[in-house]
Amino acid sequence: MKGSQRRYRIGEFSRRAGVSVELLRAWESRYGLVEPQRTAGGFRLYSERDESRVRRMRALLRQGLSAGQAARDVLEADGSPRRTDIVPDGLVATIDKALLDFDEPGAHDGLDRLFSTVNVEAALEDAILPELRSIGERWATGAVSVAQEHFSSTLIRGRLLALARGWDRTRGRRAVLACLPGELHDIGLIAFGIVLHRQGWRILYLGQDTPIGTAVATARRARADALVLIAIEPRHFRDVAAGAMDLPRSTTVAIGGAGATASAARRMGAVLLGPDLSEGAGQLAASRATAARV
Amino acid sequence: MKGSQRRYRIGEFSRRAGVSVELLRAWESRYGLVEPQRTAGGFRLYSERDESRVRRMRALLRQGLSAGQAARDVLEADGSPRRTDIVPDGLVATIDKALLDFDEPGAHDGLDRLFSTVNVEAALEDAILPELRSIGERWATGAVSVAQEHFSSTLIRGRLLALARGWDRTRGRRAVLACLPGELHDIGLIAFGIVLHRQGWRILYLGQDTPIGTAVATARRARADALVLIAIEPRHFRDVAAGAMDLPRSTTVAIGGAGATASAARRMGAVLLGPDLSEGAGQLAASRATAARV
DNA sequence: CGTCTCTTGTAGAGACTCTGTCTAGATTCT
DNA sequence: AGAATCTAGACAGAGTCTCTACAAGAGACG
Repeated sequence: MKGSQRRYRIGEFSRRAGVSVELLRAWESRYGLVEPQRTAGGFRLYSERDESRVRRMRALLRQGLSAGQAARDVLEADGSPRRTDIVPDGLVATIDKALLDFDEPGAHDGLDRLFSTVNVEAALEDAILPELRSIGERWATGAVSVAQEHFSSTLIRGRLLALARGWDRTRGRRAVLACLPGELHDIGLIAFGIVLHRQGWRILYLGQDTPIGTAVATARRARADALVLIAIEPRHFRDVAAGAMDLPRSTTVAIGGAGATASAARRMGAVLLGPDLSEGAGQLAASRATAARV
Repeated sequence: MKGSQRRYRIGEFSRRAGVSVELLRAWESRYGLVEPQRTAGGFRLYSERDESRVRRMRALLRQGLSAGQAARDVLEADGSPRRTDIVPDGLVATIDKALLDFDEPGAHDGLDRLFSTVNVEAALEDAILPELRSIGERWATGAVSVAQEHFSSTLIRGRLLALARGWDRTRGRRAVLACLPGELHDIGLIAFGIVLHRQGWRILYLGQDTPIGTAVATARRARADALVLIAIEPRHFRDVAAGAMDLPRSTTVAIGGAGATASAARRMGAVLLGPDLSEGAGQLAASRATAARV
């Protein structure tokens, strides 16, 4: 590869690159434009790649781009995927405000920003679902009106369904998702479906208020590899007759939501899903290995 | 794959497009001509598509069109060319089959075809709503299972919500839409909102199961020009106290759905909407003139 | 023709964002 | 020891935001 990997400290590098020392540090801390190594004592050591980035940055600035945009372009061109799983500070608050203000364009802008900076899993788990949960809690205490809650749920449901589009295109194992009753869990279930799909599953989504019988029948008919049932009321699982889960061995049943308990899972021969989406998806994936051995 | 999406802030973009900063904002808020993304702080970021739209806008203005007309033309051209209002033969049947087969990709393909050949109003009125109505009827007779009905509703709701996106971007009068109870009417109401928006209204959508009180409060707070309420059970309108519609004169109330009756409308001082979407939108538009004269 | 309403480009106030620069006090390197 | 560098935070000016207002023109209508 490269022969002499000369490294410069910030002063010398600043002179070569034609950018002030302070600005180099600002570009690094604000945009992550450069990634200098450090000496044991913490001094920055810049490489040629850093120099190239700074050069391109300057060129873009000359073309009239803002610093933030220019940095983003440079990083993108470098193929360093700037998707993180860290939700930017304040973004959730911005979205929250827009939702409570019935500000549809604002909410969409916020969500656009979210999805363009953060990978889907993190956006769902660390921003959208917590936000919805928070709205739900404030609704319970009266701090948020029914109208605000409805507006928010509908808007977000729309976004998630858009994201979900194509989740049953052919590849991988198939999961049937159904939600016995409930409101928020409908959105949680869509989110789960999205994450599951991104791990290679095909999703057949039945949605809210699906009787368990028709869900089972659909799973059988679709020859699903998994059937995921969500409920907030334990009653829904408690009432399931022992023989009701009339499914082939190869179909894993998973239950989740506030109504799902360990004992219900045991009785139904089901996997009990935790609240975490990715983890739940992992549990499902693992379950086949287990089931096959049983 | 998209090439590097270069985004400019409003100043630089204004210089490039040859349109003043103020005018760019006015065209955006009045006609929705451009749809810039936003930075975390709220700054506009314009894309190449926006630039193309502004360029075409300017060309049309030079030809002597009014700004509103020019913007409409540009947006329409961007939507998709040469739409008819005749739904192709057999297309609804194709979609129906896909839905009942739980064939998500197939259904989406069918809907794509529908929306790319037929204008939105016709697609909704002559294909999607009749199809949903038909599914509902067959569900009542047992020919269609709950699962099939749920699957279909969710899929179509997702499509409509995607279509609805941005329907509250600033321009025109504002309508608050709420649906007292019911299932299919939720989708019908979204469809109505879409048609209304295409006639220049801004939509604030509250969705299913909204208590009438919170809907009224929201309309008041949003200073809505119209409040549209849908219910399938007459009871919901019958229970409305005479003084409950605590709204300014300038707000038109309209009621629709199977539960809306002429007598309820009279008592509530509301407009009674017919089942036809475009017609209903027309009724709302006309109502203001009437209300103003009273 | 006069009056009225709507359209449309422009302007300004007051608040906030972005970004290059600076400072203060501590630490590192040669 | 002394120059260079570190982090954290502050700062200022240009740019941008929203909201409201306004005036000239276009059209509608009696």
